[in-house]
Amino acid sequence: MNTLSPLVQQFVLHFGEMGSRWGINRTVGQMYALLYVSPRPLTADDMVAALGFSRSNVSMGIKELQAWELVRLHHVPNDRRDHFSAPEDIWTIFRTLLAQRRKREIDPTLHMLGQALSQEIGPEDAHARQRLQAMHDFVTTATGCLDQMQQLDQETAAALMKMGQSLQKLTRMAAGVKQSAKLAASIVTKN
Amino acid sequence: MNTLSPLVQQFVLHFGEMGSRWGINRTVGQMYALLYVSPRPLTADDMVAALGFSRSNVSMGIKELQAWELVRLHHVPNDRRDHFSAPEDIWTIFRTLLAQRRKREIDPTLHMLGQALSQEIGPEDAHARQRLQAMHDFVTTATGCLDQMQQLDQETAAALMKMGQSLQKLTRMAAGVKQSAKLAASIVTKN
DNA sequence: CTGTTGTTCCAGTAAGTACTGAAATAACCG
DNA sequence: CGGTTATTTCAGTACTTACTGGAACAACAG
Repeated sequence: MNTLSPLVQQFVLHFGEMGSRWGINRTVGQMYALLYVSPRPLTADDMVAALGFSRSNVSMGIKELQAWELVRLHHVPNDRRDHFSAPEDIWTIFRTLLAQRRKREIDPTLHMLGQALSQEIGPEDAHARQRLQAMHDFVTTATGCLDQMQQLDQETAAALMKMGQSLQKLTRMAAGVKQSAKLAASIVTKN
Repeated sequence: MNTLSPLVQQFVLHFGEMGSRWGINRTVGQMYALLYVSPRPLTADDMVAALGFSRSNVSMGIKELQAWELVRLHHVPNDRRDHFSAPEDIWTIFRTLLAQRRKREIDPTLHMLGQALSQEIGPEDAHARQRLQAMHDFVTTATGCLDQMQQLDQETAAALMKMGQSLQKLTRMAAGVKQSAKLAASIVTKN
């Protein structure tokens, strides 16, 4: 930890804390932060040297990051060690995180809801059922939206999000498009 | 726990598990799930009876839910006890969750990034700085988008998300709108 | 096959969180 | 006031999760 510049150290520590608010544990968060700012791929030993964790802890952490598909593996000629890096662009990272969290949190929930809703129930559950249905609908819609977003490339996503900053306009616009289209069509026809 | 119907029980248990994957602890998750499906506001004792936690645990949980602004407080005439409920519509709940998580996770991160970027740094940090800048930009953009979403009412949001399911079209559309507008204008002018 | 280097697994321990029950506090009523 | 009911606090304990060091394993070179 002592060989890191203050800038990097600050960043790494912060992400350790943040990580632990997500499911990610502190050391894994720090490891990823380090990979993220590093100009070149790092070995497990590099991380041990930089962060001061035990070798096995780093090893576990790497394994976890691999399970999340958040790291790339590189092989350097004449070096038997594995070198790891974080993807260059954040959009990729973000997308991966979304996909993983979806798989681990949303999908099981949707499954449970669907399964619960398909059961025979008594009249005392009428209200509960309605609430589950509402949640099921909401999650389905929201997830569908996320899925689409997943598939966008970086530029499109960036553009969309910037547009998102004036969503009100966008919705009005979208709502108006059908009419506009009709109008345009009628004008063109008249022409 | 024994007085709950199987449907509700299943739901409540699941959300306990899910809650614990977020920062929320299991019992608080269960309490909220119970409130969510309940047809009427519940007292702390109702929850104790339904879930079998200790009275003080429920009390703590309620306090936490209040801190997250996730529950409404009701007073029933001739009853000194506090009655709690979850908001009717999920969009409100979702929006609250987003706002809270933003406040607790995004804002501190942005602050840290901004602060780090404003420091004098040596040449060894050039790459790290660039990475922090990229993250700062990304988070800023994404957050701006979220903020706008926060302000939408339920219907608009639902409509948007349904549209989101064909986002590709939407982006093409949006990209084309300026041109369409020009085209339309020119046509109208010609008319 | 043997020594060397790198990686993974695992048992034990440390640290952190969640939960309980009892005691203190607050709110209200007659 | 004193009695009754509702709520909160807190110290102690039970659980869960994170972390370490050492031992086992794998890959390779000589």
